[in-house]
Amino acid sequence: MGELEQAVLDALWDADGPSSGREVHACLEGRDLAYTTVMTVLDRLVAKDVVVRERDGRAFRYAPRLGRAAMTAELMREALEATGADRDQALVSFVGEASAEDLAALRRALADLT
Amino acid sequence: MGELEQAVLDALWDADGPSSGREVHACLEGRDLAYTTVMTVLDRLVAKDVVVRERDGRAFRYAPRLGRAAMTAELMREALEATGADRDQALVSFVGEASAEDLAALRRALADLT
DNA sequence: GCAGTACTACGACAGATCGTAGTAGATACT
DNA sequence: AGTATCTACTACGATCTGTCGTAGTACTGC
Repeated sequence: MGELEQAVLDALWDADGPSSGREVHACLEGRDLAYTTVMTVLDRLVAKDVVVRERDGRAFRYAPRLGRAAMTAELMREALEATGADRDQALVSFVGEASAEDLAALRRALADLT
Repeated sequence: MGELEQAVLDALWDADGPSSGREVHACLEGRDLAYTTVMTVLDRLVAKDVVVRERDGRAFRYAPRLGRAAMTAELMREALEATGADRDQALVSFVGEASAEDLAALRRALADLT
């Protein structure tokens, strides 16, 4: 993920509900980008299946395929598979280096599983 | 990580102890690469601090900075931070989608923590 | 000491991805 | 009809990656 792509994703996450390109562009005021730049980035995110779009009249509305948390979890799972490491060992290493807060969160999450 | 970079890393992981460029090159027989190609990739991995090298006479020996499991765990932590998601939620989502095996491994890992 | 053999250092080039944007064509508002 | 809006397509420079060649430097065997 590039810098801008991340910023666009953030804009989509921060909005409630799917956004038009125009809206995303407005969200990125500070960067002073051309509207078409934002559109290009949105297109690329759609091509990467990170963002989905739906027709709305003649235009499209864009939304992230997953929420922030779900996407993060997906990236973590991808990382878990990427190196071909033994999953058990990798998870041991993961919890071994995790902060106390993360460990607590992990324990809570495991406990809350139905 | 590119494809070749990953392959070189694998070769380093599969070797026991630091390898010379020549050795890595030999490990990648099947790909039929020039020796200098392997060297370039090793250099780039060193530049990215994924691989470390130590002098051995006039040459260098290369080794991954981290083991497979540790590197996987590091990638997972990076993913956990990348999207700026709420860590708790991200971890909930992670365990929520994890396989039964991964959950068991996670529980064991947590239980084994001193 | 010279020829050949490693190794490293540096440069190069093509293909992919990303940041950035312009233009063209369709559509809708006025 | 004219203007704004939106999509689609193209483009260009920067960076990363795959791929190597060359030059220089040092060791090995005669």
